[in-house]
Amino acid sequence: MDKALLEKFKDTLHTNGMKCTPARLSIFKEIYSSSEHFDADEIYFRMRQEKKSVSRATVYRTLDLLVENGFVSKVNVGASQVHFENTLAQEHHEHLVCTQCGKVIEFRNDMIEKQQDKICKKFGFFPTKHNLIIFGLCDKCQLRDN
Amino acid sequence: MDKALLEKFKDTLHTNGMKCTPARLSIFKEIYSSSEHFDADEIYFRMRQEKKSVSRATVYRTLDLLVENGFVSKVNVGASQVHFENTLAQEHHEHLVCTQCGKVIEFRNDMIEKQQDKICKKFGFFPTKHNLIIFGLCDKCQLRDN
DNA sequence: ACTGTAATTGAAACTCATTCTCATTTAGAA
DNA sequence: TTCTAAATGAGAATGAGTTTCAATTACAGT
Repeated sequence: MDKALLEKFKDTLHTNGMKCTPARLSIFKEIYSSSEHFDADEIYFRMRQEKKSVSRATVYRTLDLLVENGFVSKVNVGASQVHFENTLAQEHHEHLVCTQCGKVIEFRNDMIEKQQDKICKKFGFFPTKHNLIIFGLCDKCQLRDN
Repeated sequence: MDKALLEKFKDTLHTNGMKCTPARLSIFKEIYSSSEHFDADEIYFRMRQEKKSVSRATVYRTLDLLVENGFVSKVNVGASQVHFENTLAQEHHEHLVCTQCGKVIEFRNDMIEKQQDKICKKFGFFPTKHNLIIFGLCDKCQLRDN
């Protein structure tokens, strides 16, 4: 994982008067070790397997911290748990979610972004983030006999 | 509330071999008595107040039934509970949600819809529904000194 | 109208994700 | 090194939603 990124995280901790603990560092590394979506429990279990156990509470607390500081963002994929993705390793994008097999496809569309800005202006609304998710069937699941 | 709509609901129950019970009818009426968003517990409490109590379980079960049959749809408003809105009384639309005061503004934009179709075609994806939500500050909350 | 029966209901127990509590540990400033 | 506020882990608590099961009820067939 990117060394500069880790430094940026340490910086954020420092400038916010938060302690740079082993638990926080290893959760951060775990999250940035891949660019897939994940939920809190996945991180919790991945870390136990790697013998770098932290408590669930700490995973949840650290995720909150990371979201607040823009390192990670919440993604709605229609699941019962909150899903996350790291933000700095990748560009902003939206999601197609297959309701049959769970496959997630990412996409980006500038026209849609522009229209959103237009709409916000019209309503005098100041946007901070957005979330577009399209549910349906992926190519493979369309072929399967239900 | 629209009488034809109620008939349509009764029809749906009938053709699916489900019973037309007082609980189901009053939940249906309650939901269609306004076009606001709501969650399961709101319906539950509104009905107790009106002395038309049904159990929470029945509210949840009936909501599922209504979603499956297209009378109601789930809306993601970033809340911890699932939110709903009735579908037949209003057109499809998206949401602006103020993270400060909770105000919800509805909007509709054909350009965005068209772009979504394009994207789905590109990925061979068959869309069944979508959800666009923009979080931010409404006009009034922008003026307030935090 | 009456009966039989499968669907529906309510109450309470349960699940599951997440949050909270609190006693113990620890990072890092002095 | 010492001190202290911040962070941690373990487990209890919460809250939304689901399940279970015995009792009730809609309604198809008579």
